[in-house]
Amino acid sequence: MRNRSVTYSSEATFQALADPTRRAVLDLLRRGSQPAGEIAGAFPVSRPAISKHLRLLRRAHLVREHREGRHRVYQLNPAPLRAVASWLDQYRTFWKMNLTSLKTFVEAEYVKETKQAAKTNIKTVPGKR
Amino acid sequence: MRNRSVTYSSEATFQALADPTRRAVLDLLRRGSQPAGEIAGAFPVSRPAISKHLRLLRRAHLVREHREGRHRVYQLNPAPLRAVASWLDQYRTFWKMNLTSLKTFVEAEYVKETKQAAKTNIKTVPGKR
DNA sequence: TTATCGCGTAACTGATAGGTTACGCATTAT
DNA sequence: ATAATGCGTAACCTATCAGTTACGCGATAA
Repeated sequence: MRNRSVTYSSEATFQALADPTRRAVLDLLRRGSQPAGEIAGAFPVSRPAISKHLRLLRRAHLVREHREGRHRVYQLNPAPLRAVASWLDQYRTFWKMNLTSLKTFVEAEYVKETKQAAKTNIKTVPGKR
Repeated sequence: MRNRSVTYSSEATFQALADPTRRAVLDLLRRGSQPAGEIAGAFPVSRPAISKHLRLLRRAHLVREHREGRHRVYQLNPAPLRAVASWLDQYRTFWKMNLTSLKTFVEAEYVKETKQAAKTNIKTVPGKR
């Protein structure tokens, strides 16, 4: 058998990851596959909204869908994330390098950051609906 | 001196990375700091457009700006990417795991992928847009 | 001082994306 | 057969963003 590697569109992947709800869906699916309804139930947005997110994730091939009776079960497909990881790797050396020059920046700026970082944290299993 | 860790808003980071032009700007800055004009010159869009991209990157703290005479030099700040990397790390085990179950998917789907993957590749120093 | 350069901002346009409600289509349950 | 469930799609509204041109301001050059 040939060793073919699948080339995913990084563009679609980044695009899909840009939305916090979609990242949360992925985080949710790391725990195991789930039907669309249960996924939607985990978020404070409507079911159609989640449906659209799922379609986007499907097109980015970050999830796969298969039917079980009248359920549509969604499964994580982490393969496209490899491309993102390898893009990031190009920067890995940089953030090891710049620690000293970063320091001055940090002293001045970190305060503003921590303030708004709290509310933008991804919740893996969100509460209300 | 204390060893404080800066918490960046992953939300802003992902958001900034969602645009291919902005990723290309970062890729450009890996080669070294540059004034805004030169960055703009590397892209087929107007200078104000790049200026707005730079502002977004600035707000995501992915770049820093300092003035040199009448130039505004932009410098890469890769620190926020660490958060993205650590998010990705949670998926690293998954894409090592799923290789076999991925196989069936690949056989069926890879054709469509390769077709559109060609035109969506990120160019480090992009040409037209 | 005056002209020019570098660059950001304002104001506007068009496209896109996330959200909603309403609806329709299968599939299971009664 | 009929009702109910699960879920996607259509149609719509709104906010945001990428792009443009016009303008203004500070810094250098003449």
